[in-house]
Amino acid sequence: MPTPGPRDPSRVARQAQMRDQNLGVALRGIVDAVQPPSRAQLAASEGLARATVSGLVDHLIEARLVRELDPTQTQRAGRPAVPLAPAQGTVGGVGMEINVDYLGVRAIDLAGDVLAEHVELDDLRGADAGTVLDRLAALVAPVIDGLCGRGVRVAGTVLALPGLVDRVTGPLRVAPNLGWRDVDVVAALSAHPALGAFPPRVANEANLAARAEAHARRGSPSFAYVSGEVGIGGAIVLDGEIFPGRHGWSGEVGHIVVDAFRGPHASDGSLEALAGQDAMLRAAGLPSTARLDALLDALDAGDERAASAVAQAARALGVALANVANVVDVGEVVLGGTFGQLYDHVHDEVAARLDELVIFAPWSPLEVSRACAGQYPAMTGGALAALSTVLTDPAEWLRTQTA
Amino acid sequence: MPTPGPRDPSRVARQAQMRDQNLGVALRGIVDAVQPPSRAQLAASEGLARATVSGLVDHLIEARLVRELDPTQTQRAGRPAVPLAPAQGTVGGVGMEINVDYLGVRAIDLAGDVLAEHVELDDLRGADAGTVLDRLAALVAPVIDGLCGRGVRVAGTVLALPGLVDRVTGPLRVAPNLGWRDVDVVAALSAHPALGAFPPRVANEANLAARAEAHARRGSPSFAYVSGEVGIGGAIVLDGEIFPGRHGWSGEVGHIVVDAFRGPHASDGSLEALAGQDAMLRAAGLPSTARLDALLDALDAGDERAASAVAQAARALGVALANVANVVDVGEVVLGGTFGQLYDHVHDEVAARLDELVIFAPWSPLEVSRACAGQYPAMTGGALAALSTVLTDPAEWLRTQTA
DNA sequence: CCGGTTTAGTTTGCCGGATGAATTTATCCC
DNA sequence: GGGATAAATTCATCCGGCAAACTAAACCGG
Repeated sequence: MPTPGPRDPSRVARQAQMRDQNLGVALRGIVDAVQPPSRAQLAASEGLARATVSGLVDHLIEARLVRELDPTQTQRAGRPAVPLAPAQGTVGGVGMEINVDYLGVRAIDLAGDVLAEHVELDDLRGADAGTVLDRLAALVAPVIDGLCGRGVRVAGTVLALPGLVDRVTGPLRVAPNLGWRDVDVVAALSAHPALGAFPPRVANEANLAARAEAHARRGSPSFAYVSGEVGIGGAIVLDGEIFPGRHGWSGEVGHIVVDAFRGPHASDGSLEALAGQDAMLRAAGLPSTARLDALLDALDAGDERAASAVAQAARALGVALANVANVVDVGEVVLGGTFGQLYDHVHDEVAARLDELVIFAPWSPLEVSRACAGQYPAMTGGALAALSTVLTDPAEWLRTQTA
Repeated sequence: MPTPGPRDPSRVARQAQMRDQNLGVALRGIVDAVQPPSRAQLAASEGLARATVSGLVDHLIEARLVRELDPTQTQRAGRPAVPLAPAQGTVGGVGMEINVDYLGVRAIDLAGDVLAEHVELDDLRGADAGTVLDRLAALVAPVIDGLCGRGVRVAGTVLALPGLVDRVTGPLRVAPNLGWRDVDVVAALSAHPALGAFPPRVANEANLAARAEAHARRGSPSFAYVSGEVGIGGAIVLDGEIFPGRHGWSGEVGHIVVDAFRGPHASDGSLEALAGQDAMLRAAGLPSTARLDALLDALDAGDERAASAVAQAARALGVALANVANVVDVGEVVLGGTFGQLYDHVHDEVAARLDELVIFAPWSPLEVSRACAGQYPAMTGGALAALSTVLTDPAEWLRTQTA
């Protein structure tokens, strides 16, 4: 037998890696901090020597990833600390999204500030993939040019799509609600000049929205996220990290079957079939062309059919989320998208089903909350995902920049 | 605001840690290898310098975790390699299990050889927890004494229970099929003299069985494991590692609801209610006191009711596993316990439901296979879990030994 | 039998990077 | 203005991985 070759060189510890890793620790310590920490605080909180942190921080400042704030005039004795904060407008992550009703871009820097944003509302159901991607490119190109012109280094671009995306090889497998199937999104976008230099990573809309949600909540929360747009997507977040699965296909809560014996096809009992936007509108007796607003209006008006439609959907949602909790042991459920808007009408039923069905509920009650990541969270999540390449290994990223 | 204190000192890289980590890399490289590797092969496969590996291996040999085999007489030119293998009988992990029909112990060394084993068959449904734990202690004590007497260092003890166990604090929360609830298992066992020195870790039976299964398959597989005993347990394995969840409560596939509208309680549609051993026996028209063998006999005899009972159960099982696959993106399903015995009767239906319902099936077909970890896999998994403390950080474990 | 070749393992000097102690800097307080 | 106090930097040290040189143990061809 021949030598099997390097198997997993990432696990071994080299000394060069040590430096790189600690550079990342320091940067994340500064970016994730609630209040700008000083070098000394950073050293204490990370367990490194002050001298070490000083060296790392110098490196980060020189790379324009971190900046020093004005010394705080505290009332204590001793030399005042120099607070450290993420640099503003020096590195930008670009998040893009194509969804059923809109497409757009959002660029965010390390400080979390939005550097640029454009959204176009339009019904893209069944639209030609090539055409839509061209439109997106036309929207994104000036943003990227603007960033570069202002001296912002682009960390990367990430595109959110409402479908199944292979995180390893890139192509979109299927986006049912757009009517797309097996589209090589990366190649199509990379063909455009401004985007060619920053070939996009593509990811599922719900996973990226969940990332934005985790970021908005700070403190490495764990939760199951449900993103009801036209379809129902979802994601699992553990300790603040998206749980991607092997291919990035995890968290597909819309395809959870909660009523296996409903129709001839077991998929007739899936969450999306029972609680998708179309299903709810139909059950409420509203035309399929209606929007969610119509359903909300009907609910506010006290419409019985609307109430029962939402109640049925909430029951299915609660059961599906209980299944998720039983499988991955998450303690919190976050409702986003459609279900965020319907939050007040579904919360109690979802919470009741979780209490009833999740086996560990008596010892660790589940919490249900509403998404708080703002509008178009997947765009934010995409920008954050782009920035995460800088945050996870700043040294490596800096090497790619100079090269 | 005061200093927040050390937050996550595990992420930072110190130089001492580097050594410790590489010691673990080397040890795992030797233990997990298909064929005993030489120092040079190890260096090549892990990406370390030969000199470094030599030093690490010397350390491991001195600690009696690794041994040198006789040089292989290969037909090639050059100095013959010295193959390295895990030491035999120098360190033992002790796995224990209490289940509905039996209780037992199994001790395994780093080489994977069974050093000792005792199983007592008995119906423990509703048995008093204290009494059963005393019986287990009486079974385990001579095993541990025997190991110590033979110079085997006990790496730890792990108890498998068919219920919900808090992996952080230890106590058993609930074991429905034993009729136990909120039992402080660790305290009860630690009270015994021989076990006092090795306070057990407690874990879910299915999770440990899945660990044994992952070990038996080698090569870091990813799969969902189903352990049908009297209840239905399960576990998620990713890259050869058990996915524990926050509390160790993940993989509870038995509580997945696949038929939410079946009865007044949504839990009436859970997998365990539809495909548990009792449910299958009842549906097959067999007395509830019957064993699985009776069902298998009826199937072999061509009994229609038995066939339809198993078919119904298989459908529920397939749907539940499809739900798991959609949520955590695993590509393989392993049937153990009851479902391993029923494998031939359920395989096709389970595979069909997975193909139909798992959204990524068209691009990454799911495989269904039968467990191959042998009898009482949870005992093996417990022993392996105990040994894993040595494997993950041998340096740290050696420090605890000398201290 | 002997020197050349090949591969395994060890020795050695080197280097990067973390570390702790000492030093400098900058503030508050009396 | 002179301690007291805390932040940041400097410096000598140490640890551990690394590359290259070296030794060991086999095969081979004459």
